[in-house]
Amino acid sequence: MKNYITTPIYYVNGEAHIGHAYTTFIADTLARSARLVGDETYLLTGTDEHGQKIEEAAAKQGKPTLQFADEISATFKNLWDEFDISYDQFIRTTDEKHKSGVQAAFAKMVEKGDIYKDFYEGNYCVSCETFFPESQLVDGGGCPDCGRATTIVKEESYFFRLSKYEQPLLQYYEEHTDFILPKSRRNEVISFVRGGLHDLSVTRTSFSWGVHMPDSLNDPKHVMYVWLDALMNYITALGYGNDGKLMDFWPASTQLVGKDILRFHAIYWPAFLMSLDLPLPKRIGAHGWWTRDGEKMSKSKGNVVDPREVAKHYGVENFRYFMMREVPFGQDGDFSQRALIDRMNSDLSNDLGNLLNRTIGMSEKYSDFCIDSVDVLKYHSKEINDAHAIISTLPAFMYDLQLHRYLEELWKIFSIGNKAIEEHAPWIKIKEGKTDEALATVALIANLLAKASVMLHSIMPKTTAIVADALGFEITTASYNTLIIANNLLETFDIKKVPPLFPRIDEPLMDEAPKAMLENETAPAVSVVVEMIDKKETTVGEDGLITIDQFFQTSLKIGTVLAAMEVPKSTKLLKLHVDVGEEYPRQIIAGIREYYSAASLVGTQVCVVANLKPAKLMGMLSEGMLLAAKDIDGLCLIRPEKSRIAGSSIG
RNA sequence: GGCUGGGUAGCUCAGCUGGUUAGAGCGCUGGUCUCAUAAGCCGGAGGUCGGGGGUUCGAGUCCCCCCCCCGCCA
Repeated sequence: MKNYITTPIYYVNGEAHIGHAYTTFIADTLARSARLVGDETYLLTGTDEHGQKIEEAAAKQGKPTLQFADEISATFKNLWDEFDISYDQFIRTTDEKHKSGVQAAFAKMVEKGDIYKDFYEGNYCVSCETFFPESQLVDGGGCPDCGRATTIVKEESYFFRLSKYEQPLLQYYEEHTDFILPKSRRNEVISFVRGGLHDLSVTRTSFSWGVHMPDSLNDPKHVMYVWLDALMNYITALGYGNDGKLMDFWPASTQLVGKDILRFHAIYWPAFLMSLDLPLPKRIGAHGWWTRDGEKMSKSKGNVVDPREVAKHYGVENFRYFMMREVPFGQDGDFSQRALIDRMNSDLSNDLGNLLNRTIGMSEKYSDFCIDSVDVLKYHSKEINDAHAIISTLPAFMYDLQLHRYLEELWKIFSIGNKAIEEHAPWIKIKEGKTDEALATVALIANLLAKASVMLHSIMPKTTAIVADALGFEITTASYNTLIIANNLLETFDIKKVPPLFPRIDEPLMDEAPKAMLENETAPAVSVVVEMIDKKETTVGEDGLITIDQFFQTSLKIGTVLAAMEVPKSTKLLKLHVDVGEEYPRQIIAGIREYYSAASLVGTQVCVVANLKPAKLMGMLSEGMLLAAKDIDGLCLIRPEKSRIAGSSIG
């Protein structure tokens, strides 16, 4: 079976952000999964480089347009290389073969009678040299960019007979109910088409940075308008209009897009394909957006998540796992360090990583690292069967792009493993002399880990390769066939002692996004941090403002540190006794050891949140919290400028 | 304004064609094992299923009205 998976080609007007990474991760996952089961697979990504905006952006930087495009395009390609994306081709719309392919497609559409020349009439801003749709105009006809009055201008243009395809498209949607995913988007597309399709202006004469008309039309002032040019990449990449060498990969199995460009992919693109007498892709998947800490990301807010940054601090595959696991396909997701860390600790460290560690530990103690599956089915056929029952449900989730469900189900295998260890307690069996049984349980876990790793491979390729290596095998189509399809067990092997794959993370590793402040106010260089206590939801209004009463709900007091000691087994915590003017000093556990020695604190004054609900940190009661500020250079305590009586209130 | 989809535990959500005491994960909490990354396992608390009316022996699930949120369109 052939598999052709595409990402959109990314527009080179800015660097890659988390949304680009998300699409590309999904596509890469689908491709790796298809390859693993043995399908011939082709993964395409690339950059969209034409159009007036690029021309202008390059001019602004005083660069030749192509050089500008080269540079931005390279940042995408480099990022995918850093992220180990297994693309087979990185196409650029500035590639010669793409341009000639688009021209061939255009000629074909002309031949079909789907292209005609007319006038594009619209609201034109002379100073911006741009047409704007009625809906974007401001104040009864003003240009949305410069505010000047627009005029109705006619420009010669070629049109594509989109209206001709209204019925064929509707019929196609009707007959192929999973052509557009998720379903809610499908309804939107259908209702849009039902509303009637206008023919599409597909050329411009107002700029020249684009694909020109085929020579046969002898109309050099026209340039292909971006969507026609851009969409064609999916077939020009396969050699359409040229050697056609890879065209047997067409139709695409899955084409991924962001929800904002669904219309182009679910309406225009299929219509173009119909015009070219080519089959339509099997499915178009429209995914949602990512927000950060619940807020929309934007350059002006300065809260854009840089995928490189996340990968650098948390690891590409952990990041990738998070994105795939966190959000149902099609829905918007929220990125926060808290959510990422919770996922990593809970799913990766506790469930998966720790299970591997337990296996290594037991086999070291009980069998000198040797793991033999010989008695697994004798004692644990139930667990193996349960695992396979789970595995058999997985492909459907992958097919429907329900990666989060895929992972949710897959994780149940680790749960089976953890429960089995508890239930069969090998350490007891060993003491009772039931060595076979104990070792069978250890081998069971190894097998569960092996099978789960294979199924997890498309999402975490490198990590699972390490697990597989520790378990004495390699993840390939061959091992997929034996461990998953044939339901076989591992050959006898010596397990490798590997360091914990997913060390637990206690605190955010990156700087947090600047909090939304009053408009136009720049973000402060330092932010007050709340030591070791999660920020809870508050009743702050949407404008981010609180009343003075709300402020005084927090009791802030001056405290004098009477005693301080290091908390054993902790690198971060200090245990303090702080006098806040009460009968007894408070015990406060503060995460400041990396910045303050215990001795240096005794006798100094600090600011204490005095009515904080007591919390237990490492088993010790903490009856308050210290105010401190943190920036790149580290953390410092907030202290009174002059000494005050212990217990003095702040406010 | 029109059309979708949705409002279920602190959070994120699952609950198909109406049927025993409404579920999961995370979080919180009590207990417990020791192979393990303060991880694991067992147990618990927590929901008038947006509001109101109706159909029914029986409704989170069907019907009507209202409120609110997301999306698409205008």
